[in-house]
Amino acid sequence: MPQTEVCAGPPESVQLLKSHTLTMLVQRELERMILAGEIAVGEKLNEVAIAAALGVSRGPVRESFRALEETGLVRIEKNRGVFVREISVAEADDIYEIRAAFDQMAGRKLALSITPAQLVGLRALLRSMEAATQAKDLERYHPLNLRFHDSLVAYANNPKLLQMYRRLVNELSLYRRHTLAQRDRLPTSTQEHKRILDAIASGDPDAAGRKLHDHAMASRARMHTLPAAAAAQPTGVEPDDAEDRPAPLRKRRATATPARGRIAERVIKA
Amino acid sequence: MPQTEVCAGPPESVQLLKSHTLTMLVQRELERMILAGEIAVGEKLNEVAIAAALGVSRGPVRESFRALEETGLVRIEKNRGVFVREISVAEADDIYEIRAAFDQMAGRKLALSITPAQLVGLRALLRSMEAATQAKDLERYHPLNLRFHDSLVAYANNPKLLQMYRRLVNELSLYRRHTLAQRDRLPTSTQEHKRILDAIASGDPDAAGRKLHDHAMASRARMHTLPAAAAAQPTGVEPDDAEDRPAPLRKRRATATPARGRIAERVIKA
DNA sequence: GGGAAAAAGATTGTTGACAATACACTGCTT
DNA sequence: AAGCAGTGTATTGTCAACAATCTTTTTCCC
Repeated sequence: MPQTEVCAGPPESVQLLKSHTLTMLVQRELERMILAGEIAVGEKLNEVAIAAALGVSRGPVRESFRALEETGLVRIEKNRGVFVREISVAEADDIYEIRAAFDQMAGRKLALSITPAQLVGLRALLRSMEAATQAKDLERYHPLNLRFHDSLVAYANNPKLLQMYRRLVNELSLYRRHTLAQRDRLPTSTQEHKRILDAIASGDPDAAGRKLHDHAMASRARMHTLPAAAAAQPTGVEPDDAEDRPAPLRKRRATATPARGRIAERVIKA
Repeated sequence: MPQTEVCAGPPESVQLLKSHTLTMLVQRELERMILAGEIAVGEKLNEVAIAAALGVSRGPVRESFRALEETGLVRIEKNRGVFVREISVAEADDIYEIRAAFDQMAGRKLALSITPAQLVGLRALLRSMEAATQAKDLERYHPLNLRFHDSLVAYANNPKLLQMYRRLVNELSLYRRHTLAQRDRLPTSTQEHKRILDAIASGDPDAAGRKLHDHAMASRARMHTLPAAAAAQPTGVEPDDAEDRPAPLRKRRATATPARGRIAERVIKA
């Protein structure tokens, strides 16, 4: 006999399962964990450990792995496992270059189509960023910066562009250096943002596109002029071999199976 | 006891399995079938039928579905199945616009970096296209056109760009109208190609980028100026409802399970 | 004591079975 | 005859077990 308990069971969890399949839930959760840094770059993702932690079987986990590989967040090696993808300097360069083209395109379109309401929202965002800049608060600045650029692309009225842009940003966030790169260049970056908005508001596609393109390429350049100390050890791995074996493959059995049902609960809720 | 046959079994098939997992093989084969039109746009992909046809179990098939969805070739509906994705006019427009940005970027880079050998290859390709144009042979022209543009992007020295570009082209090939669109515009298109190569050869990034961008946008415009007859019935579906139910869901049991092991063989070989 | 071979253990690849959902069909009611 | 409820079938979602591969440890030999 099914569901004869007094406490009525989990009603909204069932609702969640009705609309989203387990694979999607797992995929979303893994993406969140990777982007939040809860799983380190280069780290191996153990199927059974993840399945146990999320309270599902290996099937959905494997399926989500396949999806995550196509989005560029993990890398799969046959018979060896899947690893959080590491972005090389060259790849980061390539991505920045594509981002510049996307930004330029978005800027051109926005200059011709932006609404007053959108402009108001962007200017408010810009003021928050200026405040964070004066406070030298990089932790506050960074998410605002992401939102600013994401909004620009979102307003460009090209869903496919937005999807591809977000994937690029996700991949770029695997390149840990690029956040640090902005450390002492916040004033410059913020000023560029202001001029970008002005160009868009003036309705000049060429100017808006050029300013956004140059801003992206300037960010790329800033990434390169990092202090050598920070560039030498991006994630704290040993500076010996690398390049072939992605991570030292240290075993951490204890951390791999933490608190069975609890995390599964969180996955469902999320 | 395993493999005790006289005929020595399949030696190179085993070799294939050593380097590629079943999921990758299935994914590659499904992608080929979709792009080749062997599976119609909007058609439903039956898990057990495909698994049987390819001689594998449902697991690898499901995993490949997840990968194919991220590449944009199929669409997954929970508890209903996966369908070959249909590209709307609006989406095709969006994709063409992004392609224009990619082409522009590739053109700019190429103008500064192209080698004589690359230029020779492209000019040879162009001559083949001119021949096909004079013969009014669209079937011959189309793959050459694809190769021409793919080569341009490939030579731009940005692997990530090439990957994203190829995905866009794949998605666009799901939009059946765009091939027909070129029917009587081959001379125009070919002339544009010639001028593109000239601009690249002259080493002028702005001109090369602009010409490639405009060429892509012109292709987009050509797609819109189709004779209404062709535009009305893109894939031959009934012109009634659509939009919600993707396909009439006619059952075709016989065609779904053709020649068990034969196709599986082809998958392994491929 | 160091290194190579072999065994043990752990992890991934694959499969088949079970459960849940959606679709198609039959028969009933109006 | 049209619409609807109920039933049956087909298909997808999920899981657990088996097989193959890789990694680690142990053991043996020099």
